[in-house]
Amino acid sequence: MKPKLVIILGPTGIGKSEVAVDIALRLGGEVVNADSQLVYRYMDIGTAKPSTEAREKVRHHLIDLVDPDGEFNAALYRESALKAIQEITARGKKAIVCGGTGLYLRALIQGLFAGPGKSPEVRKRLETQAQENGLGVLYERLREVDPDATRWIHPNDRYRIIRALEVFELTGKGISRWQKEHGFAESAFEVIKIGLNRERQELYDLINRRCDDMIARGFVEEVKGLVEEGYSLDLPALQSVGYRQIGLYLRGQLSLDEAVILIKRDTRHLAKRQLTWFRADKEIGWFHPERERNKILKAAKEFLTAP
RNA sequence: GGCCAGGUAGCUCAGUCGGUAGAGCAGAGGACUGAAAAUCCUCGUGUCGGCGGUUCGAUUCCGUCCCUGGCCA
Repeated sequence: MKPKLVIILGPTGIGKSEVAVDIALRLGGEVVNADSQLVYRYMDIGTAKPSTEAREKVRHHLIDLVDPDGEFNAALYRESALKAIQEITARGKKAIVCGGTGLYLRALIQGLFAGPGKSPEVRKRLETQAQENGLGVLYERLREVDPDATRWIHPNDRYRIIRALEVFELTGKGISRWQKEHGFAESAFEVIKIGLNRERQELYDLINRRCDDMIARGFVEEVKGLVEEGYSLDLPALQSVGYRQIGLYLRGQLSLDEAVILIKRDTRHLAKRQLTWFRADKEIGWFHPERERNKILKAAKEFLTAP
């Protein structure tokens, strides 16, 4: 019998963490993070990391795994999450997975194709070629070696073009074939997907307010501290929403007011993208995080107690 | 009160030598298999401030009124 997972997902700022802690407290669970930014240490305010109080009440996993310049990705996420879930289950507890990173959730539940990981050398070489000859040349090469991939990778999607060529160079097999053969078929869990959402304007108001709150709680100082510790503002982790704009402010390229406006806007955009991702998943049942709290708890409980 | 500059998409503005208009931003929708809070794609009809006049035809020209900003009293 497959182990059971309660999944709490939704856009940033919707109130996932609170719901997850609530469920964990009532049903004897521990929270497993599924948010790509929470794995970085020292990035607390800008990522809205669960408070220490929350983490004292309920055990949280997959938070503060690596330094801001550390390597992390969907495959590492899957690996760490599988381990955490195993430990939780061994302890007789329920795993409550909570986060807004659709790819990580999918990697955990359905796996990733077993192809090669990132190769810094190959990627660097492709990157240089893209700069020297233009992305179009790489796209044409991809069309030759893996025409199927060019049906879903857009000519401007630099990152995916390079990744696809990287996979081909390392294995001689196109990424589209790897993906097709895999097909997200590794579902190792029985899951209930609880989606959290509320009226769009309401969500955006919450996001705007939370951004102001982050500044008030010392977001700028947090980023300044990271820079003083020697972390480059160009690191992928520090190019995420919030950190990127505060970085521009610290470099004098934006006023603080401008930075805050951009953080709000980009956070709204992020929430929208997350919703686009989740909307495509027909297994998700949607709830209002506050008004339907009881329904959420009931659904989780029934799922966990059913045979 | 006088003079000047404006009033066009939610916002900032462009434009129409008279044939009912288009950019950026906001916003909406979508893609996503080892950087995913990343990367990328698609979507622009609105009494062109109101009312008159000239005209086959006015958002465009003329008159007048209203509103905003600046300067002068």
